[in-house]
Amino acid sequence: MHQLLHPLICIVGPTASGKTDLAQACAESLDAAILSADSMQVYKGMDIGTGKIAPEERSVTYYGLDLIEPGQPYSASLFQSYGRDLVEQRDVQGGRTIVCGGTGFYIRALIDDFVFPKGEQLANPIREYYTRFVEEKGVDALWEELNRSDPQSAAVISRNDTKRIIRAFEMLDEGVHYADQKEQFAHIEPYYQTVQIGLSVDAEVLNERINRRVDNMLAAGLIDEVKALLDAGYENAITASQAIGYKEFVPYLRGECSLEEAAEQVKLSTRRYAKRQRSWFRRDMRIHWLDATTADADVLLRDALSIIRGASHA
RNA sequence: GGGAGUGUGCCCGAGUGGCUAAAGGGGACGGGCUGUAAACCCGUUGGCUAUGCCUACCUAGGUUCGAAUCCUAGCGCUCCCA
Repeated sequence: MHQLLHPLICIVGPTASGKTDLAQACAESLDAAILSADSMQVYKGMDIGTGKIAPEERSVTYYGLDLIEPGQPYSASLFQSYGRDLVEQRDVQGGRTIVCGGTGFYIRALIDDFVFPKGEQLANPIREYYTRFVEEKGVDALWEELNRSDPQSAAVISRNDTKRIIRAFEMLDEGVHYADQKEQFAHIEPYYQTVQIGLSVDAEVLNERINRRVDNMLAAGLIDEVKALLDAGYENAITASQAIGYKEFVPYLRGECSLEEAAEQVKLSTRRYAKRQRSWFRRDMRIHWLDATTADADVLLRDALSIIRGASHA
């Protein structure tokens, strides 16, 4: 556990729950900076579709945005080291940081004692090899292969979970067994003292907000943004090409579906994403939930600040 | 007006006499997640007084030991000819 002057503030929740507004309001009151914890907002040129706050709307300093080009892969491990450096550096100078984002995995990697194995991460040849292996022989064969090399790990990974099976091979190459890791990390200690505030929104209302948000993105020129990314070779991007709000428009731009169909697909993906976020954050008992279904900004800010104050005195 | 086809669970769709509460897909809901995480994976999805019972494959009859599956009529939809 690393000691900080103040507990680290985190504002979490599903997309379209209003995290950004609340975080900025809190940051203003506390004279803090914001660290975005968002796996897609780290990419330059992916602004509208990721819901990145526009530069002219930023009233405090933001970190974690526009860190890299869309062609580069990114990961929880990279975010962890970036975020920890930032948080600790600011803390030493007496500055507070508010972590705000919807990528639960990144947040946990930052605030809890996640230990990632060392080793070459970018342009991993093992990953490429096994990705090709799956394309040629299928997941079943891949799992069988793992079952021969590392039966304990194969036993705890679903036979269809391509990504994790490949990860197990990578770890094996680094001398680590996926299964051992899994057991070892069953109980993880916090790395920082934190105050986590979660925004919850009634599902139906959230869906409406998501639909509106997607329509607004289109009106704001999302299609042009997607085109620009495609021109830059975005489709080959490992991480960025998975972004919701972008990948769904590729068929449209190829003339394979209508704009309406693509937009509908984005809304659907976003809805499901929000659900996964809900289920991720729900099980973290440290989170103080605020209902953002109807509450107005002032009320949310007041409640959030009182939670933060309470945690600081504890 | 004549002819052909079709009607299945929230939606699409398979099934053409018993092994069917009904394949598969989608959606919805729930769960998982330690280096791609906006990714990836798993589960549930008619009701109940629950090792059984009830209600179900457009509606009403009929054939049969037994029907989503066969027959008759009606209704809806689709296509073709007038």
